[in-house]
Amino acid sequence: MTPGEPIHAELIAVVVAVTDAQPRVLTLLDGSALPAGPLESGHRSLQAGLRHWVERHTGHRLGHIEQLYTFADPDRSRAGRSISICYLALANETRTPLGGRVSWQDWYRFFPWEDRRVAHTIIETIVKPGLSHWSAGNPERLTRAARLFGLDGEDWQEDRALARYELLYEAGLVREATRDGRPAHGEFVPGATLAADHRRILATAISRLRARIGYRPVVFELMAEQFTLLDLQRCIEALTGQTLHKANFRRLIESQTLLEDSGNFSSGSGRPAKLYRFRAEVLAERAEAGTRLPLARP
Amino acid sequence: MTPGEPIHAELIAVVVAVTDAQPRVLTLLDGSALPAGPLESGHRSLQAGLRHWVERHTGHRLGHIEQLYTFADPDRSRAGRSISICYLALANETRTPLGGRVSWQDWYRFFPWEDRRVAHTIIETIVKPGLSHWSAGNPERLTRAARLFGLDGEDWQEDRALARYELLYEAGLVREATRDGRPAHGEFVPGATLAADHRRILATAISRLRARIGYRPVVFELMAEQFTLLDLQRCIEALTGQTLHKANFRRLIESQTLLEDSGNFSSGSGRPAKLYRFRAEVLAERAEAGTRLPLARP
DNA sequence: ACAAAAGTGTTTCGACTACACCCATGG
DNA sequence: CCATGGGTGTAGTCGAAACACTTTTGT
Repeated sequence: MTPGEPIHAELIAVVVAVTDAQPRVLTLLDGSALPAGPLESGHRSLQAGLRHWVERHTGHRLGHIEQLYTFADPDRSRAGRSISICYLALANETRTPLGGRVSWQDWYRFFPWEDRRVAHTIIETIVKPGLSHWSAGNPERLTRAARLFGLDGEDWQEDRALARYELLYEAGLVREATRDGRPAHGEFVPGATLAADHRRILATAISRLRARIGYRPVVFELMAEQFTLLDLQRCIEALTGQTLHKANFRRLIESQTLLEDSGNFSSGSGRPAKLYRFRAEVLAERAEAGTRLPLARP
Repeated sequence: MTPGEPIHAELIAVVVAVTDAQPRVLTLLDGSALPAGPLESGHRSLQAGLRHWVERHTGHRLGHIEQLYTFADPDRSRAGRSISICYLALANETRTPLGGRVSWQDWYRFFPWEDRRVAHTIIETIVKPGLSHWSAGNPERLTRAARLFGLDGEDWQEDRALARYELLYEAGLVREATRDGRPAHGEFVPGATLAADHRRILATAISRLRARIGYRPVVFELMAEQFTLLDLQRCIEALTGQTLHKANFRRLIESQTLLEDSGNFSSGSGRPAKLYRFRAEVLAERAEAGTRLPLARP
């Protein structure tokens, strides 16, 4: 079947958690790469293998796991062909402490332009000029850039994070591009890099997760057992990088049958809020309608 | 990195076309399995390799290609571990003739219950009793079955084809289940089988494609260069297995900027219809808003 | 004339938005 | 008291869904 060339196969995990209204991703201790491991035998499925492997190396129990993508391009390997099967996994950061070989990193450290909750000027001052230079005289490139980065009144689609990263790569505006031998077209866009194509894999995970939120209640994997509506809102805002409309968000959530009242109340600054939990049926069946998002006006 | 065990890697392709308002899938000549081939070296990417391989073996030019899923469960292999990387590809059946080693099969031959354009009794007379028997006394199973198969007034979600197949498998109502050693719970549900887990892979493809249609214009890969609005409607109906509301469908399509008038008209029975084509920009950028579907009343 | 399909008008209904406002607690 | 966050009411807008109806061809 396969030719004589050797085949390497590895698993790469993008493990995501949200704490303090900030999405985090699990990396090696120095934050330079995603955790990866060999494809082990003896597990019923890849999922099970991955779950076991991550839990053993991090002391974390994982929630939802889904396959992201399989890369098998020859230029990824040192010799022969190397296959990387990538997974997205959701965890609750606070639940358990970490082992010593990995750490949590704010995912916007790698994609500052994806966080639109805070006003920043990256897109205006760096991305836009860089892309302009790259598209010089090419209207196709220009409209593509405008659409992806919401430039000429186009609106921002949060789930196109991967396409945005790929555009920056193509335009030579991220370090990985020149590392791979592409010409630069301006100042590099700020943002930490990762080993090999791990930043691209992380962008894939972000896109996937942001798209999922829109039509499936995946968030609960990331929440504590009980939470206020604002906690939930902050969590979704963290993932999508967008601010939501509070009043409408509450109504939207309450109109769905996702949550149930726990009877408890939160303490802290401001009026105490009801604490909710996800309904048991939703936890069992993740197949429900989903969570529409009421954006706040810019 | 990898342990000493040998690793097999293969590509499996689900190639889809629509002709005569019927979706078809490419199989081996006898319709018993999906086309599969070794992972060849010398291509820039898996996509490119797959495209080349399919085009060489079938004489077909492929349109859109996307990765579906990677299976690497040990029980799939004869010895060691076997990795199957599955792709979904869209083609235009009529464009070129086939080579001698493959054939087109109506995909509803494998999933008769997924075609809701025609009235049939499979769900009422076979699926429902079988699932009832399987869920006996287990309310969780019962609601799950009802939700997926639209049983107690629940509505039918066409993109959950994979979940439906998996439920039937779990309940022992498809042949593959007993082949794998599961107990049966009634008469088998009609529908041709495929080798190994290829039917499951096809179900994955159907789910993915049906979900895609909802928010991205992928259909154009399956259409001739020029077509009437009814042609387009029939194509989408074929894929989703649902009937659409004609008047609203037209308005919906026309309100988006997907199509342009070709100036030509169709002939045939009935009043001639304008022939449209997809706008060039849409062909270049498949990133648009997407196609909402106005269902017809049952 | 009739069948078959193209195409248009209009009304209803519900969802999403935005804005305004009141409530409860801690400091 | 005021800052912070919880929580409610409501009017406007937009798009989806349903129904009815006219138009143009082939037989």
